[in-house]
Amino acid sequence: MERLFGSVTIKINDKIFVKDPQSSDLGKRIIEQSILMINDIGFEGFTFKKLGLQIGSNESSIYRYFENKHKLLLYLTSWYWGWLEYQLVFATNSIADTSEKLKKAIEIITRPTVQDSAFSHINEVLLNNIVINEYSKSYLTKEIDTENKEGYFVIYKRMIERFNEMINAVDSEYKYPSSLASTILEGSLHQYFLKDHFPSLTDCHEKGDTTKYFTDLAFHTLNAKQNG
Amino acid sequence: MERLFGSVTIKINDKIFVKDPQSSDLGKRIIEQSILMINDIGFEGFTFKKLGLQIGSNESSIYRYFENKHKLLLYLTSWYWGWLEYQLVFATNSIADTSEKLKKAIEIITRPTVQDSAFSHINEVLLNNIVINEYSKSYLTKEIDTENKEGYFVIYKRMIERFNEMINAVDSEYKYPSSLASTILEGSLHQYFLKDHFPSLTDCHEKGDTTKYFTDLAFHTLNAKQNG
DNA sequence: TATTCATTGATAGTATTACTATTATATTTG
DNA sequence: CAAATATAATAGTAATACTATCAATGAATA
Repeated sequence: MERLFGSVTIKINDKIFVKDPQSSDLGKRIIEQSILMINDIGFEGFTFKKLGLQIGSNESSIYRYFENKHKLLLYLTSWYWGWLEYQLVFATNSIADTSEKLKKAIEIITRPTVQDSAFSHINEVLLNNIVINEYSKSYLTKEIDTENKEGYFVIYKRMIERFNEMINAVDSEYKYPSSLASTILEGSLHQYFLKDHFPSLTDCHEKGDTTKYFTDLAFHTLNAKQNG
Repeated sequence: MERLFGSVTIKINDKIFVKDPQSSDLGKRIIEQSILMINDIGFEGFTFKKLGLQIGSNESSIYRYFENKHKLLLYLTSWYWGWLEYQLVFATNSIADTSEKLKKAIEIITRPTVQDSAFSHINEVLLNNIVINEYSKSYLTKEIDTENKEGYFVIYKRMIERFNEMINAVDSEYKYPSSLASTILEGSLHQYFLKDHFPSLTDCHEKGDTTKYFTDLAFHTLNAKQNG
């Protein structure tokens, strides 16, 4: 149980921020509005100066919360993974049957995001969009190894580790559970991206298709092993 | 045959460059050295000024070949996909059996890159590294849709389309051939990235593992369909 | 042979970005 | 009320991502 609900309040590594944005009104406005703005103009076009203008605050005040926009992106995406991890744990916790559990997990991970009213200043739908379009930029950097050591990606890694365990529970003989877990998580984001920008490269056009595709992929692979 | 060998000389969309870098000595040095430099310091740290310094040329001269570093990245990655497409077509062309053909295709796409002496000024191994670490930055932009219309991603899309057809030939009933094709291509790059930076998230640590993993995934999924 | 033409190099200049530093002002708390 | 804290305002800096102009060179051509 100790790891269960590990991120309910969605606790984010202290090192990512200078001052906790949850601790003040300005901090919450920074989070709320940065989501809208990054979603709108993209991470490259986004600057603290523009954000300050939008929230009627000053650039220098935003720097008191985050060292730079890269750290802010790490904060937002960590929050997203923590939130998704909570959905995953909550929805699968009571399921005893390992196959049913995995099926549910794949559904949670690959379904389109729906708004969660529990966190009023965060728009999860737009945040999911940001994760689709910007997440890989947060780790495809030359600083990845030091930042990883600092623990900036723990929630993401823990999420995949949980998923990995569920795959393992279904078929302990399967040789690639971690790869399958990371492929489904990353692949799901990618299929949503393709749907919007390179539609000829995906078959997941209708709601539910991405879930069906990955469920099919996982269970044929795992069942085949069990039968073989 | 018309599309076969479509990219042997590795022809890249004219709109990506101002002046064809293949047409001059300086152009080739720009390509050669930019590969070394981006691999070394990363795309974010890379500038035309630094490149000019390294090749003993001037920043302004490089701008006569490429509008900006984003276009240069598009050029390099397009070249890579064209080169890989050539490998794919060449290696699978003579195979009649559809399953054997697909197996070979997965191998070509997921295996580690080896140096090709046919293109002396291009280091394919480093270029593959650049594709792993930087490719997604070339399309995760706000300009994606206009750039896609301009045809900046045709080689990449054609590559996946060929792969898609091979999957289809093995199992025409399978509902997600394009998704499977794009998942394997993108997923393979991702597994190589994980191996180096988040090793706990992958099982592909030894040479050949990535190929085995995706071959297993594809054939269990497709065979299951055929038997079901 | 002289010219002109294309390529490259050198220099300067601009707007923007990504900050840092300092000081002022407002608000909260002891 | 004093002190501490948070935020705002302003200024300044180095680097980036260019654009523009002009000079030097060398090759092709009249």
